[in-house]
Amino acid sequence: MKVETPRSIAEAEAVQDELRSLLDLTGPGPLRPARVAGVDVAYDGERLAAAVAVLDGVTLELIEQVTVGGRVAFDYVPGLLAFREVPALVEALGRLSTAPDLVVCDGYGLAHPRRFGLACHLGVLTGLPTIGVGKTAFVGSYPDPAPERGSWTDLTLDGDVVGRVLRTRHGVKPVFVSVGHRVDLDTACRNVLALTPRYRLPETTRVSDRLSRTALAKNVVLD
DNA sequence: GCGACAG
DNA sequence: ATCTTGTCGC
Repeated sequence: MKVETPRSIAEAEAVQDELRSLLDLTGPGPLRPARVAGVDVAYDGERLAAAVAVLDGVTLELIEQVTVGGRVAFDYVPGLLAFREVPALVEALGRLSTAPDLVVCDGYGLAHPRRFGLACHLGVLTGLPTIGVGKTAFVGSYPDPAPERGSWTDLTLDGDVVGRVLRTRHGVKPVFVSVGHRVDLDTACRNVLALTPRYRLPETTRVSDRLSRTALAKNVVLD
């Protein structure tokens, strides 16, 4: 599957508004996924490497991986990150031998200016259940969650609860969880906690991050 | 108008 | 994202 790249910011925003109508916010989504995928993209100027790491949902061991090289086709603009990463990620996901039960994205889903962040975009294009886990604040306001692992607070935007600020490790900076496609917020957070037995970030994002950087360093084939 | 702004 | 050393703490 090839993904078209918008020529302007206005066009990109129009695409988001268009695709948003295809979003499935009907939960609950996978509570005990057998295969959980993490996706990430690493950059080096014009070059980029996208990686998909599929982990066993129970043991969190890596069971399949795919990396693809490419070139940047859309400059980074807050709110339009998906146009930078989605083409390569769709390509990488398409090369998996078996579809994952859940895809964990680096960034946001519904918690987005137009309610259509990277996780929503990737979900609609692939049809797979997706969630977004951001490392820093992007949109919305929130109270700080209690210091215990598992505690959380609502991430609110324009009067809507668009995600949760979730503490994955005691006393450590929380992560920002929001729904992507075909998964509800409760299920999304349960999965994030299952993926963080030791570190702040989900094992899926840790592994995919490492894979994408390694692929870049290996001078992957360019498109 | 000015500042903020996932990765 | 990426540029970048040492350093504090478990």
